[in-house]
Amino acid sequence: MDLKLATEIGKCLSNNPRLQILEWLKEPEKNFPPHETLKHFNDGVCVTYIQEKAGLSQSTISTYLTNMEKCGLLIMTRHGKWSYFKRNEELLRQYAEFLL
Amino acid sequence: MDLKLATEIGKCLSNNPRLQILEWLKEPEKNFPPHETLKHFNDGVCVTYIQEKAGLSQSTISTYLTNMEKCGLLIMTRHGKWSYFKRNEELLRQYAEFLL
DNA sequence: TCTATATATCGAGAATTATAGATATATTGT
DNA sequence: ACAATATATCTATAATTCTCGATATATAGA
Repeated sequence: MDLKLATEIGKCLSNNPRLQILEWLKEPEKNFPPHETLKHFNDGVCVTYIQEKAGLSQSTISTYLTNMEKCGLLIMTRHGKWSYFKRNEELLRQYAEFLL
Repeated sequence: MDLKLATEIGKCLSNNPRLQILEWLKEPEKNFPPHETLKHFNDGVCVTYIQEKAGLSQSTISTYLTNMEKCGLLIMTRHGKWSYFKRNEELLRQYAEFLL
């Protein structure tokens, strides 16, 4: 973890909706409905559910999730036409360690 | 630690100079000269030394440090005409815990 | 292939942040 | 009280971020 990456992570964490999403994804099964097709939360939650819960536009949420994935905060898995996002706990631990 | 505070902390951590300052303050004695008047680093480092090392204007650094102090990331102690800033390790731990 | 659904990307205007210089305030020493 | 030094605050401009609607791409099913 270097300063540059840590700053990028900080940018993702500096905005209310993004931070809220990261919190929701701590417990997907408590915060989101079960997906009709996929029966588990192993790979997280699809964009539409996150978008609906956040109440922002589809493009905004898609951009947020993509950005968070680019700096490593989220891990994306594609299943058919859905993109699932889950937290990257390992990177979060590294970031927390960097701060302390 | 609630979402609102965590977002404010994230904002402080989302900018290179501020994050760098927080890193420098992990080891003040390695990153800053000893102060002429105060002989220890118990309360951190004065604004001028941080400003010189960061290479940004006095007003910018003063604003940054004040903002970081307001959200609790830094602790300020006034000694005569100098303001010393040090890390608030306790809040950093709480923030790290919030993220994980 | 055509249609519907899910997600991603593009382009733009509004809002916020970064940063500086000027000025104000606080403290110390003469 | 006055001068010097350290820090804080004010004001303004440039840069970045926020957020959206429009559009493009990808996938699945009829």
